[in-house]
Amino acid sequence: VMILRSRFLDARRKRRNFSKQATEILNEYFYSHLSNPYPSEEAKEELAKKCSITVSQVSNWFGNKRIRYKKNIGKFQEEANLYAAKTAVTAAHAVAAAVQNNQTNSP
Amino acid sequence: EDKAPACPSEPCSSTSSTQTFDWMKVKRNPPKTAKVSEYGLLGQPNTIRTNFTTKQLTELEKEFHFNKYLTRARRVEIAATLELNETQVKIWFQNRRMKQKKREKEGLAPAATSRSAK
DNA sequence: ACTGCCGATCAATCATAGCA
DNA sequence: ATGCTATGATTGATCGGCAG
Repeated sequence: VMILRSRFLDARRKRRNFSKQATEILNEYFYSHLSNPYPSEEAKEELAKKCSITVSQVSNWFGNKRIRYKKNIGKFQEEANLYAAKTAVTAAHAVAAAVQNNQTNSP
Repeated sequence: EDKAPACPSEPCSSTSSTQTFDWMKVKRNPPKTAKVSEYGLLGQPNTIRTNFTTKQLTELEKEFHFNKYLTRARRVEIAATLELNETQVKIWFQNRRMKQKKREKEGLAPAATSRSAK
């Protein structure tokens, strides 16, 4: 098709992967909030700062992550366990006053 | 095509959670947009994301620069001209406004740490 | 009761990055 | 180079909430 719309509408789509560290931070948050991976605007700003990316990029990252995660949970099993274990050690006093659920049962 | 949720109830491995939370089950209703199917029934051709043509986008963009908000009359007019639903035109403007807001928010503050200029 | 807008999100897709 | 997967961004459309 003549979808040449690129060249000037997607010209800025010249993306660059985020740094390994940024991805690390984002994944840590994602998996430590797997029950509700929807960071608030404030949380996004904080993450954006830590990752040196924009808030929109943080939003994009979570949007993509959530969709792709639920699309194929199995594919992220490893990663999930990896970060789950990682945050488990760091989760000594990271008591947030929002989400605090653990084992929920399924029907 | 994924099927069979198969709740991970296997007593093997899996040292931690990895459960199925509500957000993972969220499913959006398929788009009901479109011109009410050209096949009358079966509603098959509708469940797809409409792809706006360059012409339609150009016109919408032009109109947007003229008015960020549409009046009912204008909307009807544009929808007819571009062969789109009034809803599609309405939604396009809504998304366009959000896009604009987002763009000016970002293209006007990346100099947080004040350093260097682009 | 009904309609439009906002803000957030979804879901599909685009185009490139990255690795074998 | 070739091919495929991973990933960031874009966008038409949905969801819930609010206002008129």
